[in-house]
Amino acid sequence: MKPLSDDIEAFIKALLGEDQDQVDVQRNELAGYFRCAPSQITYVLSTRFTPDRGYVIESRRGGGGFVRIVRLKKTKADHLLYLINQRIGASVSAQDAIVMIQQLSEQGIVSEREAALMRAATSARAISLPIALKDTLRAGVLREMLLQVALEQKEA
Amino acid sequence: MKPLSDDIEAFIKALLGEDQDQVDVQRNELAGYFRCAPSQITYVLSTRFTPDRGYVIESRRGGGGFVRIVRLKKTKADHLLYLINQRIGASVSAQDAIVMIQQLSEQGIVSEREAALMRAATSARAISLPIALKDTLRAGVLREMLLQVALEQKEA
DNA sequence: ATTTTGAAGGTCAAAAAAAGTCAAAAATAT
DNA sequence: ATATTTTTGACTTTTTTTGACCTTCAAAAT
Repeated sequence: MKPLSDDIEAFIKALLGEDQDQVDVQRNELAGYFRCAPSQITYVLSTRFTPDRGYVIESRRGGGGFVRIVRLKKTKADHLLYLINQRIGASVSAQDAIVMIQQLSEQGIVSEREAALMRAATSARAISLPIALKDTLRAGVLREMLLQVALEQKEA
Repeated sequence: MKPLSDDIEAFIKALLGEDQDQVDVQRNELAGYFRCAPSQITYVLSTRFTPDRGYVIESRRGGGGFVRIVRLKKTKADHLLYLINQRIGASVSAQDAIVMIQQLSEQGIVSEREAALMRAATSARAISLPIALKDTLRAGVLREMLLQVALEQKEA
């Protein structure tokens, strides 16, 4: 028998449909519908709606909370997705970061101001840690920023 | 469903509008309008209209009492310097960062895209470290980004 | 002038409403 | 058999909502 996760995945993809590239759901509600543990929803989201499959998740807890699934427009974000999924690994040197950011700026994917912000955030001064950890941290910071830029490539 | 607090926040911001920097409301009246406990109003005021977000609250009890919401007018340069020199210390929590960035965006010091980038760079996901170090790292990253913004502010 | 009183707003902690984490158990696949 | 994937559940964290009780003020009553 097909696993539940596949059904849940299909359901969410149906919600997104053709025209919409963003949908909000309530974790508990969805879990209720599928008669499964709420954490099952989390599982599906974290295995099937990952950046390397072209999705990003946002969420909010508490009253009125939600989980938002955003599908990235792949055509626009190709280079970004390459950087996010391939080029950035567990560690990125300051030099590499500068090169990547420069490319994004040249390609008009980010403005010069945004590029400057990204350089600042990934600079050696921003990240004051032993060198071993520095490059690891930079990878995380850069990746999240790129994901954010990719997120904005959804409409238009 | 969106939480009531968001509606109440929006309502008060609409009351303030563009031209007005100050508005008086009656707590009980507002609570009546939104059919909620009066302390809910207090909750919204104390979480959304804080000095950090650029507001100050005054109030008076007793007959004819009121709550006055005042939006502060600070120059952009002042605000940046305050954040860099006063507000950011050795350590900044994720929530504090979000509030500061939101404030920068509302004051038009950074664009919404830039704000999103800054949120990404300072998010918990970007910085994967033991909590103790996390807040320290975030302070560094945020400070460098603000310095960058300040730099551009001066040039313009 | 003093005391009452009712009409405000304030405080604080508990309850409720979400979502997240993590590891163990169960089911599948190799 | 072993490894991987799925499923579950107990526990945590965050955010909102409510209610019971407290304080303050101004006006009316003494």
